[in-house]
This record gives sequence, C-alpha cells and structure tokens, in this order.
Amino acid sequence: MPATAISPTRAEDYPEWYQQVVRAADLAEQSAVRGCMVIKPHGYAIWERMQKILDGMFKATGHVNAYFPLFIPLSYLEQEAKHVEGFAKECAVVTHHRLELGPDGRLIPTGKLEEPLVVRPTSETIIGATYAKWIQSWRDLPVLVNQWANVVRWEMRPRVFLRTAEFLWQEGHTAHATAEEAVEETLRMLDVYATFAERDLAMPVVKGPKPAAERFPGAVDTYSIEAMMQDGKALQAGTSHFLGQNFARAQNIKFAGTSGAEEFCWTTSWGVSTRLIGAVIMTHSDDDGLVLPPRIAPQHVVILPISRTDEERTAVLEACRKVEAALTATTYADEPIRVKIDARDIRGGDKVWQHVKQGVPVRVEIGPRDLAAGAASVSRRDRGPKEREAVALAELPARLPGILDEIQRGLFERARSFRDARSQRLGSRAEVEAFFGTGDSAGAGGFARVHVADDPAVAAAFDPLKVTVRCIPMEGPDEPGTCVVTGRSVPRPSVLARAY
RNA sequence: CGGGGCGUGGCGCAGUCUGGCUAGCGCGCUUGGUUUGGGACCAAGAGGUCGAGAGUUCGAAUCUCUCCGCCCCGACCA
Repeated sequence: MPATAISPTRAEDYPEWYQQVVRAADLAEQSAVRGCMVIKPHGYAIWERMQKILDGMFKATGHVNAYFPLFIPLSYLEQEAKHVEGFAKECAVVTHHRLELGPDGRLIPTGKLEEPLVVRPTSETIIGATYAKWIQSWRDLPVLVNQWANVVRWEMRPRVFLRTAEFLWQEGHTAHATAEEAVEETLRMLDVYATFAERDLAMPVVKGPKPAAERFPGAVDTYSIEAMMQDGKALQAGTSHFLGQNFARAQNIKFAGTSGAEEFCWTTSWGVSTRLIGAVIMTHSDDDGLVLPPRIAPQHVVILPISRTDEERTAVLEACRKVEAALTATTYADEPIRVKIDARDIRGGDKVWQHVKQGVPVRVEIGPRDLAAGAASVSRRDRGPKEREAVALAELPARLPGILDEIQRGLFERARSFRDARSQRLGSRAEVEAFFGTGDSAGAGGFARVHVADDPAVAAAFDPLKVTVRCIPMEGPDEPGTCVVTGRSVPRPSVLARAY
C-alpha cells in the first residue's frame, strides 16, 4: 500500500502529479483528437457548479445570456488589426462543407467554401458585427450579454484543463455609451471573478491590469486575476478587457447620442474557462488526490453504510436514508446540502479512497456500532484520510453546515498562507534573479512584488528567468518606486512570476 | 516547429542494448471461498494484432525506415 494515493507526489514530479490527480479523480481523459479532452461526468459536474454560481452573478449584475455562431467569417477576423495578429496563429479554419466517397473508399472534402470560416477562438468580431445591427440609439445602451460556449485555439502545447485546443468558457460582451461606463463594467466583472475565485473556489487571487505585452489582442486595457499554484507558478484565472472603441471602429458599432451626433460605442469583454478546474486542482489538491472546496463540490457529503449481515445492512441503510433526508433538508451557502449514499457492493476501504481521490469534502460512515451509539463517524477531506470524529446522528444536520464552512474557509486560508509565504517584496534586479533562481527546479520562486515599468526592456530583462509581469495589483494605496530595470519611477509594484 | 523522454491487457511497469521456449509482473477486473469498522487473504479465471505501417530475417515487442500520439524543456500563447 503506497503512503499516498497519488504517485508521484507533488514534491516528486509536479506536472505528473497533476495528471495523475485528473485521472484518479476521474475528471477528464485524453481524446482521439490532439489537444482535446473528454471532460468526464465528475469533471463536468464541477464545471456545472461554476457555471451555476457565475451565471447567477452575471444575472445579478444585469447581464443576459445569448448564443452566437461557432463559425466566424474570415473577413470578420481581419477587421481589427491587433486582434488578427493575436489569433491568426492558432485558428482552426473550415474550408469545405461536404464529403464525397472517393474510389478507395475514403472520404474526400469537396464543396469548397467561397469564404473560409474560422472556428471562433473568441467572439468579439462576430458579436461586434451583430451589435452594430442591434444598436442605433443611446436608448439601446448598454448591451450586456454573456454567452456560454466552446472556443478553439490551436495550441502547440496542450495540458488538460489548463490549455486545450477546445475549451468551454463564458464570454461577456458589452457595449456602452461612454468610456467611463465601459471601464466601470470591466472592473465590475473583474471583481465578480475575484469574488467568485476567493469565495467559491477558495482561491486567493491578485487582481490588476496587465502590462501592454500581455494585453488581449485589440484591447486598450486587460485586467486579470492571478492565482498561485502549489509549485509557485502563477495561473491567470480570469480576464476582463476594456476594448475602448477599437472594435466599435473596426466594426462600425455606432449610436446616436442624446445630442443627435453619431458616436462609436465603448465595449468590453470578459471570460473565464474550464481552466478554472485546473486552477482548483493545483490550488487545493494533495498527494491523496483532489480536494474540492465545498461550494463547488458536486457533492458535499457521501454517506458510507457499513454492514456485515443482511440484517445489519437493512438497519444501517435505513439510518443512512434518514441522515440523507435530514441533510438534504439542511442548507449550506443557501443551497441544500448535496448528499448521496454510496451503497455500492464493493470493499469499504476502496470506496473510502475513491471518495478521497475525488475530493468529496465530508465522508459520513455509519455502521452497526455507530448505530448502537446513535452516532456516525465523520471524516473531512481537509484532514488526514484516517482521521474521524464521532458525531451524534441527531446533531449531523446542525453540525454539517459549520463543518463545510470550516473546510471552505480553511482551504482559502491555507492557500493564502501558502501564497503569502511564497511572495516577497524585492527591490533590485539581482534580488529578483536570486528569488527565482536560474534552475528549473519545481517550486522555485513564487510571486515577486517589484517596481517595474511597462516597457519591453523589462520583459527582456526577465525573459531568461522565464518570469513575466503578471499584473499590477490594484489593492491598497499607491507605493511609488523606481523600476529595477529602467530606473523610471512607477506608482506601484507589479507581480512577477513564472506562469502557466 | 526545435531538443529530450516515452508508447507492451483498465492503471503502473519489466522484457528491447546482445532478435528465438506458448509475452511477463504488481494493482485492478470476474467467479468461488475465508474474512471484514475497512485501501484484506486464498484459489481459479478473463483480458494484449507489444502505438500504426512498411522492410530485414527461417523467426521481430526486440533491428531498419516512415508515420501517429503522449510527457518534459524551449519557441509560442487572453
């Protein structure tokens, strides 16, 4: 029996550990198509949790859902120069619309399209073109639409959930009458993402604008939330873009203002993707597999009946059903506790470990001995796999919301402590180089808070370290300082890190 | 796309250098039994065109060539 359920451990081989967790937790698997994944039911259930919570937050901030086409006319993509530049290298292109059986029995594409279609890598262009038709007057504004969709970016180096050729996401696209409103929207959605990440994913994030080099192609400003994974690397977990009038000009999104003059709209876009599943895995999971924050766990509690004889089984199952009913009638985070009995006829130990590896926050084991004592054995995923506590059956409904809340908070605190311990204020280029080291050892480095100018020289300086400027954190007052590369004075420090 | 590693039953691997008995091992799976607050034990079994194709050879998992895929590093990348 190995000491840990996942092998190798994080310390031994972090990238391989990540893949093993994905497999052990049954989240996803490789597909026949390069760079594409099959998201398995357990992985998809986590995505559904994310969708549900985020969708509610979008609705609460005045947005509505719609759906735009998968295929984008090639000419649309050409409309915004920087946008083309940014995405041209990773587009799947549809050139034919028909297959014919060839003489050797193989299918041959025929029916060449007059204009090739691009499978959307993102939808600014086709949505912008649509908005141009929707919007005529200031009375039509703002337009606040979100879509849940898949997108395709032909990535050279895919990694399950973190970077796949096709992935699922949501993309919000809004149009406004003024720059101020659009900026406000951009920041509002950034806050929505930050709140979601910290409250629901228990994942502390740093939010702020990106340097010019890291901007979304076509954006005036890109803001992101950046999280630290357990190997010290940064993961961009969500982005919100102020697009200025770039797309409005390119696509003629205009409105008649109150004075009657025609003006270009100010637009925004913002998105998070199934990459968040990877983020959750790498933020919380341990050497025994997945660890899920309760708020996004498809299942909060699994009840495990333990019995030897048929008689015991009947009694135990009945007790389990009562507990299930009582817990289902109890709420945690404004939703009924999600609980299931696992009565499968497999060995108890195996069963326990399956749930450990899948990250179920709480296990409730009920056997004859527990029943005799009127209690259950409660185990938590944030504690050791063998630890358990006896809780009176009658008290379970009262206790569980508190336990789940404790787990949720505990995971956040643990992740924050980890990040803070790996974050440092640095005052010189030499310190930055020492902090990240030159080696490739996993776990080297973390977040370095350093004053740097938004300048190509800065990127060039840290390029050999594989370190990039992730964002310029917004929290707190200005702390002016001198750029450690250019010597220019800048208002606030940036976060530098190696990134996924 | 460049450098490196790898592809053998569901998972993890040995065997490949130095071609040759019916291709093995651990875990998992099936059945029976013994157990049982626990990732058990015993026994019997099922499961593999050794990534694909071509070639060399009496004989290829093993040698040669081509291709495909995966992982790591780089390039690249909201």
